[in-house]
Amino acid sequence: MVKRTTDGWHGCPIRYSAAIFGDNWCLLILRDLMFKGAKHYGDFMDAGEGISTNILASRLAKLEDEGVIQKHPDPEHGKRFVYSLTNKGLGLLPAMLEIINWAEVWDDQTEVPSKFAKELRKDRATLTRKIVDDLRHTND
Amino acid sequence: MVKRTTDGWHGCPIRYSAAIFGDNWCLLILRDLMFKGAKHYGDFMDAGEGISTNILASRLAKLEDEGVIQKHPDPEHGKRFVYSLTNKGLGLLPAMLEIINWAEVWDDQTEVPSKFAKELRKDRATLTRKIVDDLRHTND
DNA sequence: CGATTGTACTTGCAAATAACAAGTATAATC
DNA sequence: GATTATACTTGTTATTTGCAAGTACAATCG
Repeated sequence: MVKRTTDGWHGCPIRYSAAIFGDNWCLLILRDLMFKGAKHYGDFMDAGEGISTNILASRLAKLEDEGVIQKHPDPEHGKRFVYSLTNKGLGLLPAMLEIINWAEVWDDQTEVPSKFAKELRKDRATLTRKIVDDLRHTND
Repeated sequence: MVKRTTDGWHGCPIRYSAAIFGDNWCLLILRDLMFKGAKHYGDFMDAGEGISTNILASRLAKLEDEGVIQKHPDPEHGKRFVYSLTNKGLGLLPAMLEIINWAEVWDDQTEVPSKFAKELRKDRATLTRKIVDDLRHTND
């Protein structure tokens, strides 16, 4: 029998995590970074979820403050920034994949491309590594 | 190279999930159910996070509506209800464990009991099964 | 070169939501 | 019969969000 208390968890991991991304918009921003190739401010605005610009700006700033994402000037365009996941942010990929898997199992409205879903069920570790590699390269 | 778009995801799994538990309080309620043995309304109130009673009531109702938790009259006490995770709710345990693991790795304030953290790193599948079994039994 | 467009925001205001405090209903206990 | 326990609801105030507009600066167009 597993001890199922967090009495000793003075710094509770869920409280910490919830404060960072326990928020509708932050989760969608992370999704866009991980799976939609979003890089610029406008990519998040155009993701089709209807986020307003002030909320987007505040969430990006918060995620940057927390060290989950980073922002660099775009060498290709003066006034533009490239947003990307830090290693800490990349560390959230396994959790996101579990969430995707859960929705795929329990929500019949959810449509995950079948190849992705299959890989998710069959070999999660390899899929995770492939996505991380991919993100690291496009970030360079 | 993995296809990293959710263009075809008409029913996006992250959007679905974020709408259900992409919320500070819902995550803490799920934590209390999974790891703190919370069963009654008062248990959530007394979890020490300072949730107010109207918010708790609305979140419990929402999670019940979404089929993540269920509520049954307590046979031991007339006016009391026992809250518990449904199978759908139990399905979120792997995601929660990933989140806990992430916080343990990246937040130095986070304190997970070392035995738990070790099991989490070493044999996640077994740990998950043990917790689910445990929860299922205490729910009966 | 001046005007327009693209990009990443900020500001102001109305509307929605959350926090706080108090009250209610019913069952059990003293 | 009065008090306590439990799970809420209701009302009010404070905070956050959503929406619309505006700003600042770089690049591009004519």
